[in-house]
Amino acid sequence: MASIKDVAAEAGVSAATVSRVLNDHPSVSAHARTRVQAAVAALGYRPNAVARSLRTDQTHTLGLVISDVLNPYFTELARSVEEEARALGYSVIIGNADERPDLQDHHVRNLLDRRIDGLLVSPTDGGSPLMLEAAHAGTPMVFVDRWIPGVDVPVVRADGRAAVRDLVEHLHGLGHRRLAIIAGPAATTTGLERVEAFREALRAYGLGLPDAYVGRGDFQAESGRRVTEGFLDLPEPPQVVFAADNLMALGALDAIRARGMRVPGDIALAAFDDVRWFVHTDPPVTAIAQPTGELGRAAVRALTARIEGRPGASLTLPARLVVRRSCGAPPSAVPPPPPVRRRMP
Amino acid sequence: MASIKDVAAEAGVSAATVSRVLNDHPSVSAHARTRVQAAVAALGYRPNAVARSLRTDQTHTLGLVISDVLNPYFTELARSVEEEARALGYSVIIGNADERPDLQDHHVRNLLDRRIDGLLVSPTDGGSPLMLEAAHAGTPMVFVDRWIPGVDVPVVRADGRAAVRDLVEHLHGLGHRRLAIIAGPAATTTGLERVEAFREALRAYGLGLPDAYVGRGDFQAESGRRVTEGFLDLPEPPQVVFAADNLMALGALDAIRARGMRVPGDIALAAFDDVRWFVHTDPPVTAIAQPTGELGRAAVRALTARIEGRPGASLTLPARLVVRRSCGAPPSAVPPPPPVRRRMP
DNA sequence: GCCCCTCGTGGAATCGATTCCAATCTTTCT
DNA sequence: AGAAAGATTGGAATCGATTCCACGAGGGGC
Repeated sequence: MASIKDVAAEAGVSAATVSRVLNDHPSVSAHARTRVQAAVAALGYRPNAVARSLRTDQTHTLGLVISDVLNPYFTELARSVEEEARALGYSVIIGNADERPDLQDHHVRNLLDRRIDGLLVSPTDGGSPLMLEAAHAGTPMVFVDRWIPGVDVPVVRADGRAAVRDLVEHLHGLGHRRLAIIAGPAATTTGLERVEAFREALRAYGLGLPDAYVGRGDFQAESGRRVTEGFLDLPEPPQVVFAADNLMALGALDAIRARGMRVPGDIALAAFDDVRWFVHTDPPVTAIAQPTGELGRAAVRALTARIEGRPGASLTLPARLVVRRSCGAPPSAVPPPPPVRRRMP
Repeated sequence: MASIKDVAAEAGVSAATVSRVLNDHPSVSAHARTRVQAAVAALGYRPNAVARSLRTDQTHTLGLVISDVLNPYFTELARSVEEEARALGYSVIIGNADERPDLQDHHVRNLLDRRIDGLLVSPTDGGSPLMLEAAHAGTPMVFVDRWIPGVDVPVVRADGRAAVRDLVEHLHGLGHRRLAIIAGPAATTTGLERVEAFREALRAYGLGLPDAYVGRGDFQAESGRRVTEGFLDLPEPPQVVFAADNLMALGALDAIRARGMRVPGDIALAAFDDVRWFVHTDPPVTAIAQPTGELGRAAVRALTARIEGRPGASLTLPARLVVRRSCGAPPSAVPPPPPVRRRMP
């Protein structure tokens, strides 16, 4: 493959001049410029990004470590991240942690070794020494969706609190009183927050959240199934299962169907994270939708700001409730309760 | 960030010796080795992959250019590719072409500029000059799923021919006679092959495939909706719609539902590509499942073989039919036709 | 006791770019 | 005309690794 020296020889100039033409430095004569351009075209020359990165100490690359590529929420996030990054002149390398801290570390290490300019992470756990060290060492970093408390890194995420309140209002209005949640791992912020938001919203309606109604999942479908089976085995099973992510909702659907029960007739189901497939499931699933694309774009903007020396700020965007049929139609016998809170626009 | 010189200074040896320890070259004394290891640990030194790549002309990185990250088929593929690559000591950089040839070119160029060791492509179109040139120039390359005829590059893909025959047998057995297909772009091999396999299978049952029953989609949901609306507007609409990928099937489902029609009561639906969500849609969708994970792994093995100078061979794996409820239950009035072919195991 | 061979080691070249600095050639102003 | 300023240009250093080559020390054989 042709190098800058070959181009220089072909154009009859020095490598320095070729480099200047390539980076359109002003101080090059028109004559030299055209000769270099001709040589570049003739040789099909492309600058070696590896060499360039070594010299300039910039890779124009962002690392994105997500918790699970098979989760449509994260692939949508990844897509918007890549899109915005491309628009800003950066490439993205995606690392899939599969919800495994060891894999997450593998990718963080790998990305750091490649000297990426900045790191976008949705941490799988409370933060490995490696990640904390990277943050501390000044690697430009931004958390998306999930974050690690106590680390001084901007966070771009959605706040589902209001939407969860809307959901509980909706469920309460439908007459449901025994509500259960399939939570995420305690090591993740989203795993904790969603339970807390749910518990708080229930309290506003005078409802409690007994321990038996809090299942611990891992954001994967299989755990949703397992937890739901536990719920159904209870002497008094819940009337509603709220899954803290879309995959666990899928698992819950499996478990419910396996018992020959119907949604929402026998039990209602709601999920955090709205994915396009929820429109087509049987029944369509009521879900809390995050502004995923906007989160990805904002995260990239915050990260590139940091990289380029500008201050990259945290951002929290509201999620919103999308009502479908999985929680049932309002029973006509029971009059709807007075509205306690307005639904978000 | 500490460099090899810092380690050398700390250990009181030369950079050459440090390098030898790092690459566990045999000719290093035990004493020097332990001193270097101590220095590495003390400084938290990590070799700079950029510098290493420049020198060795190897990046230990594979490029994967897929047609659409939002398509679960491709994300599953990407996942298995990354898994196998990791097991073999390679990293993967994913480029999402979004079914757009210009974006595909952008990613191919970018990956080539980064001097990736090899390229895995599922081409969006018939092949840009850039890609043909790369293949011709000897860049180790393997096509997955889709390929470009006439280019001397190994192809790892699934053969759906037998499964499509099984599907048609299934549909014919259910009494359906007017079968339509939503095809993919004519520029892709899978876009063409699936139609041909379908047409051939129909012929075996004495059925034709009129032009009006062949819609041209682009593997995205929206096109599936559009094409299906066209089908439903026909004076004699088809009894079955077979979508050549899972997203177009989703679009078809939208279009059908928008008219207030039921699947399979009013019209049957089948899809190429099985995705986990098809189990949960209303109704569950009959689909042709590819051995996606195995395809990804085999493609990586073929590519790394090429990279390492071994011969990487093409591979074609069979797809298989997964019957669910979207095509209807066998009408008891009509006796089932004699079996023409056995279903695959 | 001397020679040769092996082992361990460091110096220096190298990969392909960028960029500082000095040198040359113009041009302009007094 | 001479000097100063400005425009172009190339040589050489540099980024952080790897690896060839040469050198010195030590061990074994005769």
